[in-house]
Order: sequence, then structure tokens, then C-alpha cells
Amino acid sequence: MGRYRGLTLRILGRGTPAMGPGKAELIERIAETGSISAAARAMGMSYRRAWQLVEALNAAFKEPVVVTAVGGERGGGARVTPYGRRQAALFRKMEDKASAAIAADLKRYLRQLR
Amino acid sequence: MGRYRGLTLRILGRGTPAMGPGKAELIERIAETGSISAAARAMGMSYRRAWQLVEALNAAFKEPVVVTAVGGERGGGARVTPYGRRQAALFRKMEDKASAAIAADLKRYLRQLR
DNA sequence: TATAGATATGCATGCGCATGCATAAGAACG
DNA sequence: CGTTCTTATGCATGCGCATGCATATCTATA
Repeated sequence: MGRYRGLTLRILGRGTPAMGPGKAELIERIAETGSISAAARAMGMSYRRAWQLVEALNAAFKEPVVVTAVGGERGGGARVTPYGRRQAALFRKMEDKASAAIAADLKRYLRQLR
Repeated sequence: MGRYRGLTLRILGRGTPAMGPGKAELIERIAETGSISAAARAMGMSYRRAWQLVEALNAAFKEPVVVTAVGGERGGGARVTPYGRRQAALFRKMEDKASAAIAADLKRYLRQLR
């Protein structure tokens, strides 16, 4: 999982979430493992859901984020495009910047929680 | 509704969302209208859900965010405590700061969305 | 050729959650 | 008192969505 920051950031395109912690992690896991199913297993989510998230990502962005190839035994699989890697990395950077920008306020805020 | 920023910020206490755009708006509406039910109507949500969110808020924070009084015909209703007002306002401020901190990145990001 | 493992997709089942309805009880006002 | 409007709570119904299972198809390897 992404490390705990006490905050969640989500990017909305036309009201609907286009990128968030879940999709970012999925992209990173696919980049690591080279397959959607392995990434799904690693994250404890169903292959179906992971596949739908990939579909949503590719539909949301102007260029492909993940490209897939059918077949097993290392014949097929999924690769994150350089473009997709950039989007995931940029999202992480935005998370960091947002987190840093409100760090002081957030610290006080969290102290008000039971 | 809160104005569109292309982003959503949520504050997590122990992993569970303690404050976000929905709860913040609910607090603001209750402050305006003086009742949970009127706030719920204004937001198009069921009274039940609004009441549960208020319950969750009061449970999440160390001090009461909303205090209620039974009765109608302006006898009862709900008031947002000064403490609750501060928490909602501080959340809005964090939204602004986070938004400002990533504004440039976000602008480029949104341009990558279909 | 058989096997393993991957994408891609449909479908039934189930579960969580939101809604809606009902109810109780209280408070001000005519 | 009766009406109105509120908080507070329970409960049944329904809906959306995630899971799980099944299937089809494909690819490399043994």
C-alpha cells in the first residue's frame, strides 16, 4: 500500500475520479509484475476489478496507460507505457506536494481526532 | 456544492475518512439552515444519511461538531458548534492550500484527460 | 501436444449500503 | 389540544457493485 499520509488526494476529470491512490498503486504493481492478474493478486483485489480499472485508466487519458498482450507462460501480460509511468509518478508528486503544503495544518487537525 | 477544483481532498483518521467535501458541505448547510433535515433536503440526501454523517463527525472529533435539540416549529434543530465551524473552515483552508500547491501540475494533468 | 498462465468477457450470486417508510417523542405556536 | 416540524431509530426493500465462477482465446515452454 501507499504509505500513510493522513490524507487522500484524488484527481477528477469532469466530476469522475480519473486518478487516485488505488489506481496509482495498481499501475505501479503492474509495472513491477508485468501482469494485471499478478498485480490484482498482490493487492488482494479481483482480476475483474483490476481489469476494469485499467480499462477506465486507458479511457480517461489521452494516451494508453497500460498495454496488454494475450497469452500466458510469459507470452502475454501487461506493460505500463512510459506515458502511464509518467502519469502515475506525477500523481505521486502531487500527493507529496499537497501533503507538504498542508503538513502543519494537517498535524494540528489529526490531533483533534479521537 | 463546493466549487469544482479538479481535485478531491479527504482527511483520514486511522485509515477511515474523518473529513471530506461531503461532510464539510453538510456542516456548512447545517450552519446555514439550523437543522439536519433542512440541510439534507438542500443537498438532496436522505435525512437518515445526513444524521449518520453527523453522528460520525461527532464520533470522529474530540469535541462535538454539531449539537441537536429535539422538537419542531423552531423549537429544536441543530447547531454547528464554534469548534465544528473551525474544523470545517480549516478543512476548506487545507483544500485551498493543497489546490494552490499543485495548481500548475494539476493544470497540465487535466490536459492529459480525455 | 499438453500445460500453464495470461487477457478478455459474460453472468449469477451476494453483500453492503442508501433509501424510504414507519414510529416515537419532544417543543413551540396558533 | 392539535398541528407542524424536528431529532432519533428501526426495519424492509431495492439497487449498485464487487466477487466468484465459467468460458473463450491466445502464447510460450516442456
